[in-house]
Amino acid sequence: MKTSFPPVEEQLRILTRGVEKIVPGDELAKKLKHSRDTGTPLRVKYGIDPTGIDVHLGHTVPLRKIRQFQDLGHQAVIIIGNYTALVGDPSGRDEARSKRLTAEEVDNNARDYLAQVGKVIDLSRAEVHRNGDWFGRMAFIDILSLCSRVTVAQLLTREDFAKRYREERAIFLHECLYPVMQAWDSVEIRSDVELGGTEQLYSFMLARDLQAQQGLNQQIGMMSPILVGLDGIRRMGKSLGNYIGISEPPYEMMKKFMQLPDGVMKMYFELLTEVPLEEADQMLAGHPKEAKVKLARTVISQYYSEADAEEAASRWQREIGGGGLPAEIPEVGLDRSKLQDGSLPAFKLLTELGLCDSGGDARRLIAQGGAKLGEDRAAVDSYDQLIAVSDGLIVWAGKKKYCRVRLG
RNA sequence: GGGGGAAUUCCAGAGCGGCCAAAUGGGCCAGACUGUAAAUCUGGUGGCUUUGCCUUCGCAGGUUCGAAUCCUGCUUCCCCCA
Repeated sequence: MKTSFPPVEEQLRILTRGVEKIVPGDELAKKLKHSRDTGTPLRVKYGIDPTGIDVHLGHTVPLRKIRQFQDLGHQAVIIIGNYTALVGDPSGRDEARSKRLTAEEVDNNARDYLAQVGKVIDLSRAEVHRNGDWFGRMAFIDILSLCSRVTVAQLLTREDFAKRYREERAIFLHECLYPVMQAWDSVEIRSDVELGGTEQLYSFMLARDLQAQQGLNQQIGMMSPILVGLDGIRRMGKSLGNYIGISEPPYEMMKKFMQLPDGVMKMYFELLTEVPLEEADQMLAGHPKEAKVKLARTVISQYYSEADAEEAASRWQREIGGGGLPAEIPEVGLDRSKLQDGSLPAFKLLTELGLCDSGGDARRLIAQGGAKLGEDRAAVDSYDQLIAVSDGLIVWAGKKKYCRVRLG
């Protein structure tokens, strides 16, 4: 039974949004046309290494693209890189990965990953492969023959390796295998299109070479721009701590979204939402804060309900935008025996409650006017000011750290 | 196997005998301001019973009135040659 696809023009319009580069540039249209003419879905590959457990918005950029392919009737093929994960992707790295995961960790991570990935793509309509299925069966001679197709000079055309080489930094042999393995995945699953970030260019091209050598159709590469993280500069990444995870609660996502520098909103709209770009431009020309709230709500409602997103937004406006009391104030127990005549010097109170790391830390905070008490946030004047501690007293250490005292 | 270089406070990276709790940048924290916890500006960023004291500069010893700085050994890492 043949599948019917939307017109090529329409598919192109949807698929090229937020794509930085397609190589070779003209082949996507050809492939789409051929697929439509013959009623054959394109095999769209996306590989992910199960090295961590938090899928964040940066990962969703290509994942969303896959979903678009799926919705147009094409075949998603997900590669769980349980073997490539044992190497670690050297792409864009200045250093080799320090730790290598054990096989068991990789396995657990893979399960976790799929659960999260399923929030973006439709797993019931996707093929899922683990590249250990074929790499695990390879004999050493197969590996040698695979390696004999790639030269060191080719490897050094990669900017990340070249840079490390120039700077006399370590490049480990097994890292060199990474792009080769990734390319071989494409041969195994006979991919028509591979998705990834721009740093994947080398591997995508290598896959074309290997596919050609095997007498297969060559894949094209569609590269998404790298989504910048919350700092607005570096790529979103777990190790950089500048990410928004798709499993985070709505309010946590909201808080992080609102910390985004204004300048990156356009990119977020383009890569993470379906909002028409003209509409996004209009919003960005208006009030930046409103645009940011809209952006946050749009993305959050992809993972939660509209109502959840709205609630997160209004809670943010109330507690942070408006300076109201937080909805949840953590309670911290304090033993009455620590008090003297029901009081405690301010710096002592802050450290006892765990709001400050040390006495010096508390002194600094107080000197800078960050320590406040009660619902009306009365400032503490000096570090040794005696505070009459009552049960239920709210203590503030800056805007973000606070707690309610529970005398015990 | 041989040779060379490096290890500093959260990170990067100065310092090379006293003026070093240690420059500078990043991060982080606080304050001001604001459209938000954006941007910008200012201050802070080892501990303490805080105008002083104590513990820090890979580890262990040593030289010196005095060491992050000099010497010895050890550990780890990197590079080069073969």
